[in-house]
Amino acid sequence: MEIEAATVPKGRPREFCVDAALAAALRVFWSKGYEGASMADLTEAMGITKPSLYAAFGNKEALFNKALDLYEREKTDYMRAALDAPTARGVAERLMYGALDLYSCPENPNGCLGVINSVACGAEAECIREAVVARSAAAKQAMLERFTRAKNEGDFPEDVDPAGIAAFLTAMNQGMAVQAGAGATRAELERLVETGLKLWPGR
Amino acid sequence: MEIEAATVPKGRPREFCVDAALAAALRVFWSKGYEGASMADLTEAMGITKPSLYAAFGNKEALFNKALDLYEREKTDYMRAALDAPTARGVAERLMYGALDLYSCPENPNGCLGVINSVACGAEAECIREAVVARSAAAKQAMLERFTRAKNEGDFPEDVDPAGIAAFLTAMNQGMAVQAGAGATRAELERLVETGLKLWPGR
DNA sequence: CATCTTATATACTCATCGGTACATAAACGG
DNA sequence: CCGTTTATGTACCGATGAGTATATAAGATG
Repeated sequence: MEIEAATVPKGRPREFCVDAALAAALRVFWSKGYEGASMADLTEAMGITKPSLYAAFGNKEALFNKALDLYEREKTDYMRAALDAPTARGVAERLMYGALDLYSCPENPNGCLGVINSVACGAEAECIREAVVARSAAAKQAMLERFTRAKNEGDFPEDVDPAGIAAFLTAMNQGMAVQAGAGATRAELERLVETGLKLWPGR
Repeated sequence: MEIEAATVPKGRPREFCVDAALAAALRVFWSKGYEGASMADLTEAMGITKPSLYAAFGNKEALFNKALDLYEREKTDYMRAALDAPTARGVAERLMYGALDLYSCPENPNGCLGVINSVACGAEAECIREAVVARSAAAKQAMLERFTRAKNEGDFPEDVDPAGIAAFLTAMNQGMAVQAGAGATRAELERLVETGLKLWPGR
């Protein structure tokens, strides 16, 4: 009974780091979208050959889904954390400034992986689109629950619609992503965020 | 000297209506995006063969640009008209409800042709993306000028930033387009619009 | 050293991409 | 009826798409 976990692998060891390769693939998908990213783009950025890619990740679709997991885990975690803010305004601030940081970080490709791949696409990428749309729907749902609670806690004026507010914040996020993808500067996005927060109800 | 214009064309007359074919092409680009729309998709929807398409429209890129012209002329004219509203709030109302109608009309594909094609894409479509981004920048610029005037006319509170407001309305439009593309219903988009207008400064 | 297992690299598959050559058909002026 | 001109349909082009067959290399185990 070996208490040592990670049983030593048999066969020839792989010569690349799976995590680093996946991170490189994420950057490609993030820059070009699922359909715009060719296997040649991916293998070049990942520094491996096609058979290695297929052996390690399955196929293009599976690779994308793993990259999407990584994106959510490392890049959009601010969203989950934002919902823990004590007030609705605090939630909005964290969401908007979190998006601002994500979309204007010079290390990252411009725009949002989710938005890029939730807009229209060819037939073969429909299932990708559906997967991405499902995740963003889940995020919106979590926001809706948080703002419904906020309203019950008297965090909003009486005439505010929590579903409308959730859709509003989602739209702000999507708008920032599109504008960032179109080349907006950080300063421009900051003015957008500040305007959005100035319009925020209450406080 | 013929006063009759439209000199009668020589050669075999074409058997399809150019305008109808272009409208069909627009629907395909609007549904699938430039890259997602294949020549096979286009010719099938247009009801013509590839040589006819190339003879009449040049190539895929030229066809897209003509479709984009048609889109602006027939579908986004509400934007130009919205800027003529007497008050800033009136402009915002016309812009948001115009977008609502466009994105939730059951006759139309879901989403916005501009947004679809301004997000990331493969290398061969870069010039398409640039063309689309340029047009949306022009639309944003026109909004900026209108809201700068509105501020000078005392149409806004003192602390409102016209550039931020223009970016805000652009983001609302883009957010509506993305959510419509992801399958949002008209009722959902209506709540978004109503929330946006409730947050609008003043009046 | 031989064997088993897994990873690598080259070279390939077939389908589809955007775009076109070519022969034919339909209109016109002569 | 003829030549000219333009449109149509079929059949094709080279390039590239995703995905794979095969042979070899690198480790562990015996």
